[in-house]
Amino acid sequence: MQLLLNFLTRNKPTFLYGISLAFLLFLLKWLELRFLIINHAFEIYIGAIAVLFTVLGVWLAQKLTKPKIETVFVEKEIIVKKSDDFILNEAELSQTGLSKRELDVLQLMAAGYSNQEIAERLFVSLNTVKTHSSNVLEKLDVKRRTQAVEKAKRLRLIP
Amino acid sequence: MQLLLNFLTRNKPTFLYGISLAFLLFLLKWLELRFLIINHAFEIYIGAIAVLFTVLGVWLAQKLTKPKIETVFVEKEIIVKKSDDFILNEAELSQTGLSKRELDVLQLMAAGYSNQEIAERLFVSLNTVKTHSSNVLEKLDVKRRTQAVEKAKRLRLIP
DNA sequence: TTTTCGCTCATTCTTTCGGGTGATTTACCG
DNA sequence: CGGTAAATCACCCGAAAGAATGAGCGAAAA
Repeated sequence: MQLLLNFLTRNKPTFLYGISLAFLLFLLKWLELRFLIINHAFEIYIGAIAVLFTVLGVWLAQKLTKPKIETVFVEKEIIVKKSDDFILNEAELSQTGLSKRELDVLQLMAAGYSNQEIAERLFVSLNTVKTHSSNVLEKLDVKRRTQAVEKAKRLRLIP
Repeated sequence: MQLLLNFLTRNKPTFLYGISLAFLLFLLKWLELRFLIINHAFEIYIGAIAVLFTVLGVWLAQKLTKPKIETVFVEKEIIVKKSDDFILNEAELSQTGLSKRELDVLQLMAAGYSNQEIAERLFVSLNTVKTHSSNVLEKLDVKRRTQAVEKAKRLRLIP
């Protein structure tokens, strides 16, 4: 700031001359414009009207038309951790057609019990358990009990 | 097009009469308008300009305004499978003393494969797989493969 | 009432599993 | 170099699993 002032005071005459010249040029241009306005008053008036109403039109459009809304749907992925609490998939269960007893056997199979142990826990004979387990394998469309357990867990039939 | 021409030629007199009438009415209206225009020529001109540029403004606004983009986030549940966030429990793994090959067999056991199928997948003999599986059962201290799978999953040795 | 379905049990037969034991090869470690 | 552990394969045997079939019983549905 101080530097600028110094600069101005040291070049005073030059600046005065420059400013005078600029003022004169501005005056000339203004006079010229006045002529233009006087000679073309009508056109300028019309132009002003045009501009004014164009602006009005734009304003009206903005005010009256419904805002253009473009809706963009973005899928937001919510990661849900597979919780430990088990909710039975009843849809899949009915899909398989497993009976209550067969589900019992399946659960014990998943717990790693042998057919004999399952029989003891369910108070039925070994043969009965074998029948049930065969039905389970067939209904789940698998060949081995390990596969049955794997599939049952995948289908949320058992925890 | 041909049809329209036929229609016109067949109803020629009616059309001529109609057109004449329309023309006369138009003429009358125009004369009336002329008076109006002569008396208020300037105002009408200005009005026309105003209307024209208002319309132009509206059109411009419609054309130039960017559509407002509304983003809607649709929440999508993703159930993360247990297997996805599986981290091998190295501590438990070394605890059991399972060898790499035994772990391979254990994984295929968990997938529900029979010893024979595992042998085919690992390009070894059935006897080898039986040896490995026996070792797995012993090292996991279980009696059946279903139990081995259950325990391995519990110890986070496999997904 | 007849039919259907789930549960029960049995028998027979085949396949798979699991335990036990032993042998060979390879690789690594002290 | 010898010791050790892993990996491979083999054979035997008993247990378990699974497939196929038949059948009795009771409750619920048609």
